[in-house]
Amino acid sequence: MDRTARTPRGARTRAKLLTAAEEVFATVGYHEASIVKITEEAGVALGTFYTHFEGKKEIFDTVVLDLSQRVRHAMSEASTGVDDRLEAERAGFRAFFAFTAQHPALYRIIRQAEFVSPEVMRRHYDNIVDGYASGLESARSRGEIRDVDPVVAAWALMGAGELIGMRWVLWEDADAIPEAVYEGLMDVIRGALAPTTTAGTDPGNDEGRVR
Amino acid sequence: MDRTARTPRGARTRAKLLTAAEEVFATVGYHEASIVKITEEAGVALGTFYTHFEGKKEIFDTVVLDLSQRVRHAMSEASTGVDDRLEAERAGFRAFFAFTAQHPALYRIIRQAEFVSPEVMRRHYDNIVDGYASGLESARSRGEIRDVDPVVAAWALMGAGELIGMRWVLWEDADAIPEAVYEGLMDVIRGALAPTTTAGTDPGNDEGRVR
Amino acid sequence: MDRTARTPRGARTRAKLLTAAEEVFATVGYHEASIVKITEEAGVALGTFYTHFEGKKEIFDTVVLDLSQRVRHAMSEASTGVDDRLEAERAGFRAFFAFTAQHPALYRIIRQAEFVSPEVMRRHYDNIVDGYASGLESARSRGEIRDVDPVVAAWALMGAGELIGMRWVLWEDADAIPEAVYEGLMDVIRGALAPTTTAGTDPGNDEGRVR
Amino acid sequence: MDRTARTPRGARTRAKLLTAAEEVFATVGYHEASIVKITEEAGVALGTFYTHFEGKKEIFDTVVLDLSQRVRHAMSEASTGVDDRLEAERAGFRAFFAFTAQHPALYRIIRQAEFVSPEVMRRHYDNIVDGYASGLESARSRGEIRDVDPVVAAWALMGAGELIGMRWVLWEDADAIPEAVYEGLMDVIRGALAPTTTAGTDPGNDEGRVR
DNA sequence: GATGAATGAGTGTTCATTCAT
DNA sequence: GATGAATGAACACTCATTCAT
Repeated sequence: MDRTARTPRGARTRAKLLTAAEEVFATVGYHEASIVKITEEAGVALGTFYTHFEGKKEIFDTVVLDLSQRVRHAMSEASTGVDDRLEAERAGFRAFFAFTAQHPALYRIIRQAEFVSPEVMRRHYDNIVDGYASGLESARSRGEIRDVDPVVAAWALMGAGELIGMRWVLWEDADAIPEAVYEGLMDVIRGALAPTTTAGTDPGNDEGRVR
Repeated sequence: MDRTARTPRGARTRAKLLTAAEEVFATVGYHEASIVKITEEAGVALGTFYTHFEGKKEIFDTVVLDLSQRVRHAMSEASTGVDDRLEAERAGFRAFFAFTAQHPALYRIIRQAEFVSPEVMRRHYDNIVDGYASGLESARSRGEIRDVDPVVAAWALMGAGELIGMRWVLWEDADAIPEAVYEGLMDVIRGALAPTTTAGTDPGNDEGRVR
Repeated sequence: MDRTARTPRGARTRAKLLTAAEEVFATVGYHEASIVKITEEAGVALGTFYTHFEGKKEIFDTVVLDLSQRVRHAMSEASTGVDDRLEAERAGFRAFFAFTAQHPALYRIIRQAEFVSPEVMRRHYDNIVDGYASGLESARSRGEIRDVDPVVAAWALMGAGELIGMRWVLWEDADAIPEAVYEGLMDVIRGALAPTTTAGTDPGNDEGRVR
Repeated sequence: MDRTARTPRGARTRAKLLTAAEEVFATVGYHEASIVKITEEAGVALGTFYTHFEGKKEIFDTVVLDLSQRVRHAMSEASTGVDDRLEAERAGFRAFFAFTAQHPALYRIIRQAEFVSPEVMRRHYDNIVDGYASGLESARSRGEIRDVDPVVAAWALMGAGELIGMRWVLWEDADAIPEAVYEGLMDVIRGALAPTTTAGTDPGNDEGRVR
């Protein structure tokens, strides 16, 4: 069955369901989220759900992918046009934390997704890392950062951002990350990427690059 | 009711259940793990489970806390007696990845725990971070690393390790982390912590330290 | 969740469940009555039960209250318009025994309800006694019966009816109470309430009336 | 297996179990009473239960029959040697209410027993009624009470006592029945049995006697 | 498109009973 | 006699999904 909304009414209902699903998934997680809860939150009848989605997993995937695109967009938007790499880092992470504060769903959901929908989970991480890694790659080629492996660095720094966000945005249920923490993280990132450093050997070439 | 095993036979059964639970949780996650699956895996009757555990959540918490202590122990064991901070980092992370390869359960489980058992989830992260942060703190006071905020740095670097481990150990279902990735991560960490660096302002004091 | 049937089909199913539940409760009692038995008896699927009732206790309460209202109605119906008090007694008890023979459920259930649902148990007895006591009260004020405490008398005579019904309707699994027993009971009641009697002090006032 | 206690220790354990069972049955009813609860209350191990009783039903029957004998004894004790029939009634009922206040178990249990153990339930009622009815019979033959059917009257008046006890001893959780209620009931009973009365026809013979 | 009643497989948990020690 | 670990059938209840209206 084709479930694309064919009428404005249908499109509206579908949108209500997606919003409700994000809310419910964020609040109680995938497994505790029942279709009944989602339809009640959306204000539609139970059966209506299946006019728009194949099942629970499909709406989950849709919500995750949607959120994933939106973070990615928010982050690249924020760093676009920023020439200095470190400034771009700052802007990107700030956008990431802001998004986290506004959409705890993504966070909470993605950490559940391992067993629910590994494919979309990986797509999400790959999406973000790809953008980040290519940014690092070009910064490296321009000599703005030191010679790190861009893919490894991208995963590592994304991981750093993830736990910091979990700890100081989600756990604190905060509207925004505390400035001191943000600066602390920036300090670490700056150190990790800083163009000149006496630490570490200088590989100076691409040998052994990951992927 | 007191569920402490009072006989050797009881202790043996309890241990079988814990091993089985770790396995089942790691394979299918908390929600898909049924008590039936666990008892079948353990080779005991369904009812026996309730002789030893209050319920599903209790065995989950026990498994998580147990694994948590074991990683922590493995990591501190590995870095104990290593004088050089960077060497200690290398050893700690190596132990972490080795543990991850051997006990994917911890990883998979912990990322589910947000909605299942937030308390133990936090205890786990706090446990690990505490040890890590105090190591950084004393290294900093000895001038072995630069003046980063130890708590923020600990969370950030643990996050780095977590995603790297997820990406290259779990997703690849590997026995160990690829050397190149490991070195890539070490390179990032070295940069982040390196004692001399031209990057960053030098706070040189404790103002604004987190927590 | 609102479980009111919203369609004729729903109402029909709900009714089938109530009838089945009365039957099952009467046959095996509350604790041996399983939801499976009830739904099988009703010819619907297990899950359907929960579309209409919150749980086992709710359907129990509903059945009890329903039966309670029906006996009360049958009894007051029977004695309505009967001028003579003793005749009214006869009619009321006759209706009571007839109801008992037709709905053993009420009897059997109510005697279980102490631990299952004390509230509805009390509501049932209070319901019946209230009607009975006010009948006695007005008969007394008209001098048709002697000066007994109407509330105490109502409880006492209801108890008399209850055990007689239990002994000669339920235990004998009879369609109706044997005439001789019925007359024997009426004889006792007549004596207890008879307007002229040499027995007993004549309080002649309301002092010490119960409740 | 013969479960008669063969040693003083065994007899003591058995007694502890019986006391515990009465307590537990009275508090939570038959179905909610688990063997574990009973053995815990008795302070013995679970398995020990089965050295003394065949199963849950057996201990239930034992407790009921034991209590039944004890009420009967208390009641006949109280009225023994009382010459006047009405005085004997007063004494018997007083003893009954006192027993009820002290052993709510009997009441609560007996009303459950319909589905648990119909045989002992009937034995209990038969026991009590037999004694009562034969008392009435001989009083009648001596002309102390009027010519009621002794069996029917015994059941009826026992029912009266039962509900009065339920209402004013159990429901009020009282130590004793309120005097006014007791006198109210006595008043009803006196009327029902009083030797001279203008009410009722005088059967004057045994025709149609029940049983 | 929208509705909500119906379905039934599956879950966590309880508990009377057995039995090796 | 006493102990407590082990057993497994049974239960109340949930929920993704279907389908007649």
